[in-house]
Order: sequence, then C-alpha cells, then structure tokens
Amino acid sequence: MSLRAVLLITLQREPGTGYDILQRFKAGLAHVWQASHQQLYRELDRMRGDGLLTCETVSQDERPDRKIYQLTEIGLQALDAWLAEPLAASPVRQPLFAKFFAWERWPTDARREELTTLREQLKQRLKTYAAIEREWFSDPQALTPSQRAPWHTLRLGQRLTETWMEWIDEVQEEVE
Amino acid sequence: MSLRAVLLITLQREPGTGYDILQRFKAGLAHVWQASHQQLYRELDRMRGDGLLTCETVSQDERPDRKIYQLTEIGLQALDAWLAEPLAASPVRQPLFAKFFAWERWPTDARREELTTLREQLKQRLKTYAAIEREWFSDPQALTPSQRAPWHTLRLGQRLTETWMEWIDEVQEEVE
DNA sequence: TCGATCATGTAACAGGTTACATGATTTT
DNA sequence: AAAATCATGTAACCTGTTACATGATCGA
Repeated sequence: MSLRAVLLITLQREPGTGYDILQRFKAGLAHVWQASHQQLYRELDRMRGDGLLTCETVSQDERPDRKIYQLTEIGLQALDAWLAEPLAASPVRQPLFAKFFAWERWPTDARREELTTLREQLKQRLKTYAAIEREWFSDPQALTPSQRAPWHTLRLGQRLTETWMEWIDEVQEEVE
Repeated sequence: MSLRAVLLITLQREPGTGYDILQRFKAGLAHVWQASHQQLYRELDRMRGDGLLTCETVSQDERPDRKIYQLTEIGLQALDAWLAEPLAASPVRQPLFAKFFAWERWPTDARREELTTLREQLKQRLKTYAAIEREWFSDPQALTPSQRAPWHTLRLGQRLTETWMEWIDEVQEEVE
C-alpha cells in the first residue's frame, strides 16, 4: 500500500507521468522513496484500473507518448484514508548486522571493503541531501508550515546518515 | 538472499528448529532481523532441498516433533560466499516521511497520534535493546573481538532509535 | 560511434504478508 | 475458563527485482 500512497501524494501535488515520478524520486524524494520504473508503470496502471487516477495520453512528435496521470476524487479519498490510518511499525532487517554475528568467518579484507564502500555510499547520500536542501529549502526560517514539514524529514535523513557514518568510523578505528 | 544468510549464521552458531530461530529473532537478534514463522518454515525447507542444511526429526512425547536443522559443508561455503560479497545498498522507503509531504491534508489529531504511537514503539524497542545488552553484553570491556562485534550492532541500533526519538520530540514541540 | 536521455512496457521470479489449520500443555 | 506456549504447516496474495524489449534524439 505504501507505494500507492506515495504515488497519490506526489500526483496530488502535481500530475505527471511514470517517468516524471521517477525523476522526482531521484531528485526531491531521494530520502523518502525509491522504486524501479517497472514498478511505477505497473502500479499506475492498476491505480487507474481501480479508479484512483485518470490517464491522459499526449502525443509528441519524435518522442514516445506521455501518459499523464492525475488524481480522481476517489484517489483523494484514498489518500485521506491513508493519512488518517497510523502506519504499522516497519520490520527490522539489517543484513550488515548479521555479518557482525559471523565475525570469525568474515575475512578482514572483505570487512574493510564492505565498511569503506558503505561509508562512501552514505557520504554520497549526504551530498544528495545537501543538494535537495539547497534546491528546495534554502531558507528554512522563511518556510510555511506545510513547506517546513518535508524539510524536517530531510533533517532526520541527514542525522540518521550521520549516525551511521560515525558508527562506521568508530568500528573501523577499533578494529584496525 | 538475506533471510537465507541470517539463517545460515544463526544455525552455524547453534543448530535448531524453526521455532528456536523465531525465539532468537525475538530475543538476541531483535535489532537484526524479523521474520514470521511461515517464512522460516518455508525457507528452512527450501534450504534443506538445496543441500545447505540437514534436518533431523526428534519425536517428543506429548509435544509435536522437533525438526532440528544443521549446516552442511555446502551451507558453510554458501555462508562464506555471502560474507565475501559486499551488500547492495538498501533501498530507501519511509512511508512516514511521505505523510509529511501531504501536511495540509494530514489531520492534526491523526498526526499527533501517529507520532505519539511511534515514540512509544521506539521506547519499547530501546527497552528490548537494554535487555539484550544486560543479558549478552553485560561487561563490554571483557568481551573477545568476536563477541564485541555483535555488541557494536546493538549500540548502533540504540543510537539510531535515539536519533529518531529526538527528532519526534523536536517536531512535536515545534508544531504543538 | 558510444553512452545518456526520453518514454514506454512484458514476463518470470523472489521475498514477504495474511489467513487458515491443528492440538496438547501450562499458566493466569 | 481463557490465554499463552510449544510446534508445525498450506495457500493465496501482494510487493519488489531482474531480465528482456523497443526506438528516437542529443552530446562527447
């Protein structure tokens, strides 16, 4: 259901195509949701079938058609129902932690590479977040409450990432 | 693959039944992995079919049979292969963040309840972590490296949970 | 000329959830 | 008398991943 809800939210803000939404996931929603294009196209078609969206096909010269999706009244109601319902707690799944439970069998080289690579990815993630912050939230004090709310999520994303990075540094320092 | 790897690790430490593993997930591995009993029984049977595990059925009076699973040589090799291979970055999926992007449509009551409930769950999680720490890692200084490694994962679990809780407090303070 | 971007999909498979099912024993 | 614990499963379904497919334009 959550992918569906995320699609309802982004299309409620602004109608768009599957491709457009993919770009939003990469740009302004990188800390919120990721999905493959296959998943998006399939889910958008299902949502249209369920009456949550309408689809308008726009022909373009020299380019594939664009299928622009837009919320219906039913879609809006589904969104409101989802917002009213508290989320279930998300299950814990940390495959990296599992490796620490097999410490004796985990070769030192592999461990070093694993942690270094992860640290790089997290650093990259922080860069992405900083770019989003510059682009959308350059002056946090000047934001209206409904603009400030998404900004909070970005801040948490940053802090969680920082917490991870600090931990990696500590672990590496201790075992090297 | 990750569930399979977690099963390999826990069975390598000590053979056991699906039910046993479920208890380990609740007790000492609560910050690492969660899975339902259905998933465990299905996966254990598949792993036996793939030659990663052997299964010994032990009859008990007055109780259902216990099926004790144990790693085979092939299972050990599969574990080593998994440890050597770096993990793929885990996809970002934060349905709660999505709600913040629909701030205007998110009723105040629902939001308050959502955050309060989540905070309670996180607090509960910290209690669970504290219990694990008391039980398994009561004297961190005295641990051998291979005992200390899992302890590190518990510490990160705690810090991430604390980061979340601090953020909830800040958000609630700002909007109330 | 090669890779990236624009723009859409189908099909098979893997992983996870929910519902249903059984039945004795122990604890409250 | 009711609920939790012990111990196993089947079946249907939903969600996410991987592989395959098409085809034009634009910049290096």
